[in-house]
Amino acid sequence: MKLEYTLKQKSNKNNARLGEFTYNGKTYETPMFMPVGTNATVKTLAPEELKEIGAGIILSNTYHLWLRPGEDIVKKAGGLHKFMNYDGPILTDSGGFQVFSLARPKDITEDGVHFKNHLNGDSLFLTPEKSIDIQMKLGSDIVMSFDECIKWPSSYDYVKQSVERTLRWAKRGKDIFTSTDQMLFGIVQGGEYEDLRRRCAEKLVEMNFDGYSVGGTSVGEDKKTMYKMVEYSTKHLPENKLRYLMGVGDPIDLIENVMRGIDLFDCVSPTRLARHGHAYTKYGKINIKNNKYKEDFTPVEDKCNCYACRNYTKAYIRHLITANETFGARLLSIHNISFLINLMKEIRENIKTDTLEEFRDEFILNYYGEGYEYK
RNA sequence: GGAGGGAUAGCGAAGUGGUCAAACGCGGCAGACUGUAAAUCUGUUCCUUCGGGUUCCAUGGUUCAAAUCCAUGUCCCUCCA
Repeated sequence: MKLEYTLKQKSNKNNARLGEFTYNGKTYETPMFMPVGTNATVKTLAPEELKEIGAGIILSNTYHLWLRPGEDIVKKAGGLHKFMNYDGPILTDSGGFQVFSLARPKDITEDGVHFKNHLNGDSLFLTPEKSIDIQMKLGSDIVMSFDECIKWPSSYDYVKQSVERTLRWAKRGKDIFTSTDQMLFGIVQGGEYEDLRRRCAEKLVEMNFDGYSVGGTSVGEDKKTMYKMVEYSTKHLPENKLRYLMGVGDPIDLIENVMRGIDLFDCVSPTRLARHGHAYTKYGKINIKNNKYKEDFTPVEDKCNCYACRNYTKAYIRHLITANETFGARLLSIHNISFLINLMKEIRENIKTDTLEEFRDEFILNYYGEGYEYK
């Protein structure tokens, strides 16, 4: 069933929006954080755990599932939901980010992108049509257009021609998208250039997608630049459709970009940081491997109600991470995803009372301390 | 009792006259990570007031120069009796 977004409330002070959609009989509220499960699994976590944490949409990746196990196998399994036993909504990325992380400039042609298979070195060719076809077979609920995620910084001339190609790719994908129970999102590119963001957004809106993403962020730019990219994009997007900021998950970025009109976020940070021994807390990110936690028999966060914090101490989790035990990564993944999901909940509550700016200032003070500057 | 082999930084282990404060691995300490080629990568790990100081089992010796060569001692391992 195709999910339908309803805008419920708008801030009078900024561009924050409260919305909801129903899926499988369950109503989900936005703004929302979506955990990333590239290979049809949110690394180390079972679907039941994601559910307990309160996860809604989760992400998976076209490129990775195309290579392994292959979209036809997922289709035979009954689709991605059944294959991975997740009955919540699933969004698939198109492989556009792999254009950024795997391809070199000369690999990108008008027709599509040449990749070296990162598993065995095979030459591969991914096109907009192929990406959409794979995603239709995977059966995700939100399908992303195949775009070129460019590096930052890039010259105006390069971004300009790249935006035009991304628009042509979006059109080609949309033309072959025949699914009636999936949504298809267009992706706004354009680097930090206001007119290119506008051009890209307006052209996509003309094509009438089911929702829109802001792409080309979180590729090494400073925060002020990222926020500008978002502002330049969202102001040209329709209010009655979802806006998704791709790859962004720094806690402060979630707050700032909700204020700029974003509804959906995804990021590998909570799970990757967890595997590397870091935990989000209200008072900043901590490295659980640090010697000072050796005999710290308190939870990662005192007031956190997640499974990890209810049952385990920093000293124990430190021991697990240090001993390279997977349970440690799992506990921190649970905590970190919980942290971001709870943060989104607080954000939603503060949109309701239109106190998001105060909430942000207090969050920054706690998380970064005094004198924080956006970098 | 006899014959060999060995002792190097927290651990393992290279090095066998100068380019050695000593490769490399582990362990330790710290850092990075933003649509996941990431349970990965980077830095650091004798002391220091950053000038330098003190090291390669111990002591003595050879040499301009010793972890490296010689002597003696201590401890460990293997084999023979």
